[in-house]
Amino acid sequence: MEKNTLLTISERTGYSVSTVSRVLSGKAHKYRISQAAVDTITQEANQCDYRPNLVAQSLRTRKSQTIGLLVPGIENPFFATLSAIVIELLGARGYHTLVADSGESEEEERNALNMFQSRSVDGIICVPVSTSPAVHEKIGRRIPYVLLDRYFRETSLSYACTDNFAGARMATEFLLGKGYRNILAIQGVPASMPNQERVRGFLSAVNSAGAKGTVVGDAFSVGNGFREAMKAFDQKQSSFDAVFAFSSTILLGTIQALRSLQLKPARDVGVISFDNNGFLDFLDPAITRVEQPLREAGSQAVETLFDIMDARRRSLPEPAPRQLLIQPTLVVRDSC
Amino acid sequence: MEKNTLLTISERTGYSVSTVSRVLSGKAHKYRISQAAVDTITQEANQCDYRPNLVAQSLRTRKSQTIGLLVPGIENPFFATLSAIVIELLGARGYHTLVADSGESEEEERNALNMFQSRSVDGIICVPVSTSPAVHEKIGRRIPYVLLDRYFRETSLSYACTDNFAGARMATEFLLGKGYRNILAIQGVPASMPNQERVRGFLSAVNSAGAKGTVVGDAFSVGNGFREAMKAFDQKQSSFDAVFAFSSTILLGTIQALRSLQLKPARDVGVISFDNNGFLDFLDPAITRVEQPLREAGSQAVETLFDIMDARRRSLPEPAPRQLLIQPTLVVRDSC
DNA sequence: GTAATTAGCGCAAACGATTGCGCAAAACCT
DNA sequence: AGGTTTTGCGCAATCGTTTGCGCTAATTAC
Repeated sequence: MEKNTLLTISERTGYSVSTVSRVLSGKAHKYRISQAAVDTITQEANQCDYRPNLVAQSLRTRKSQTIGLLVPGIENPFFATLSAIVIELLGARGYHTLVADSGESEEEERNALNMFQSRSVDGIICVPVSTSPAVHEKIGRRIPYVLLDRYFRETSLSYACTDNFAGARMATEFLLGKGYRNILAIQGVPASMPNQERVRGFLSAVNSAGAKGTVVGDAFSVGNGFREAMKAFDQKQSSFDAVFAFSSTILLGTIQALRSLQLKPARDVGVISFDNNGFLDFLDPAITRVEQPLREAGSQAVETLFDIMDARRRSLPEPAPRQLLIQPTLVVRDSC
Repeated sequence: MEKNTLLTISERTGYSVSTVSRVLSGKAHKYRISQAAVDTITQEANQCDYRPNLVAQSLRTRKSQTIGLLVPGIENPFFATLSAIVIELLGARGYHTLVADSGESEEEERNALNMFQSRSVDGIICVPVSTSPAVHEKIGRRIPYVLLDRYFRETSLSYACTDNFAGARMATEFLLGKGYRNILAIQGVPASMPNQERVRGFLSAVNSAGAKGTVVGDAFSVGNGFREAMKAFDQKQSSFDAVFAFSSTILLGTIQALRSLQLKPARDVGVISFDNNGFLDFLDPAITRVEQPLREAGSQAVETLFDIMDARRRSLPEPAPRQLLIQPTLVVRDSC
């Protein structure tokens, strides 16, 4: 009743702790334990409802059946969704997820990563905030490590990210094809790789078409979208004929602003957005957008991570880093 | 370089392991360690970049700075959001979150709870799926435990949940006040307490008004909303004049169905929904809804949990269970 | 009848940190 | 100079598991 450890079971059955351990961790055959012993021990074990202390187990084996997931802001619906996907996929593989939030801060990021190490997580999936891969690569040498959503141009780490350059380019070209010539892009966190890529893609398309493109904003938030859209359209002489929102949160803010200015997407200004969110189809007009295959990215990240873990477990040579740029798709609706 | 443990630091500084431990865990003063020792040790510690092994620490202290969060389906945006909120709030208090998903299965729920115990989490926040509080109360005696979103009628556990009865009643009364007389309610998971309460609230309002109310459906999903709405409205002779969607996922399905049937909310059929989701304001027409104060619930749950943890830590008498039914608010828009 | 296997299991050392208890040396008092 | 207190620190047990190694007894081989 009181306590259930290998020790107590060992005392109650008369077998040694090691034998009990081997039986209860399914290594009975490997160590040639007699059937009698196996029976007595398993019986006692589930009679007293024994459950191994996973902490002790982790201490000893340096494994924890846990993956650390680090995101830069779980309150953001995008990362909330991404996290949910990863948690679900890891769960399906029998792993638990320890979630940490760096809040876009490099220091918090370091802390969280240290914490992961100290807890001996078996692997890490990280949406990095730092601009240099150094910290990540260092840890990646000790712990299987995969980047998700954001990556580094030069790195030996594996990653699974959307091809944001292609996505932004595609969206912009679509706008241009529709005849828009002066496009406002409202961006998110400027330092983040996906954002930079989107800017690159946007400008590349605009420039090679000889059109005009402007980039403003600084956060993946509704507020940022609202403010920037207000600033841009609050004047009669606004010359922008289209807006490219770099995330669905930004889009929402933008729409809010347009509404309060009595402007309507498509009719008065072309609108296109990044990010997938089922709701976009239910807006009026439904929003044309570049959808990121989030689930695909998550699933690739998880798979890659397990491949690395697997290779290390059997001390095979590390597989070559798998660096995936996943192609987003243009979903054409009625907003431009 | 190689290893950093109390032992290695102790060897390198010449002090004993216990002294090193006390210094590095900030108990230097309590144990009257000399300034000299403190200096030497701290210096060595951050020179070699020492980080305590949290697993060993947990094993010894039976604490882990971790809270277990158990939800019945993280892929559901509602729980994804709720989880994100909880993770964020716990993070703000310096705690980490271990997330598990019961997938609406009682067995998975038990497994996860066992796992939490074996990992010695410091507390548990749980959206229960079982219909009896027994399992939860049992664990609650050993580990600080708070229910979130779903609760049990008779229980000694604390909880923070939306007052779903009041919410549903309020929504229904609003519909009735608008003149709707034959209302279809599309429900979620029938066994779950919030759902049952919503059904109760719905029927109570309908009955006391002498109107007609029908409850269909069985999941908090888009698909369920779509199917049930199709079934109900796909026939010319449908007599329902309004729909009450029990969640925003259900709502989306419903809208999809209505659209494909060329029906428009407000004009052809009254529509009202449960759940808060900023997007609902951007639909056309904007959806009237009962908003649950999710953040409030999460924050109350976390606060209650920490109060319990605190009381136990200093072995005070357990605070009386704090059982909160948080009032939702009606947000009136244009869909009915 | 002796030697070589093999089956079955236990000893004890990890893993890294925490902490109650107690011992010496230094400091103070008379 | 002898006794008491305080200061500063170390010993060793403990948390619960895992695992390399080796011991004993039974079996088989020759």
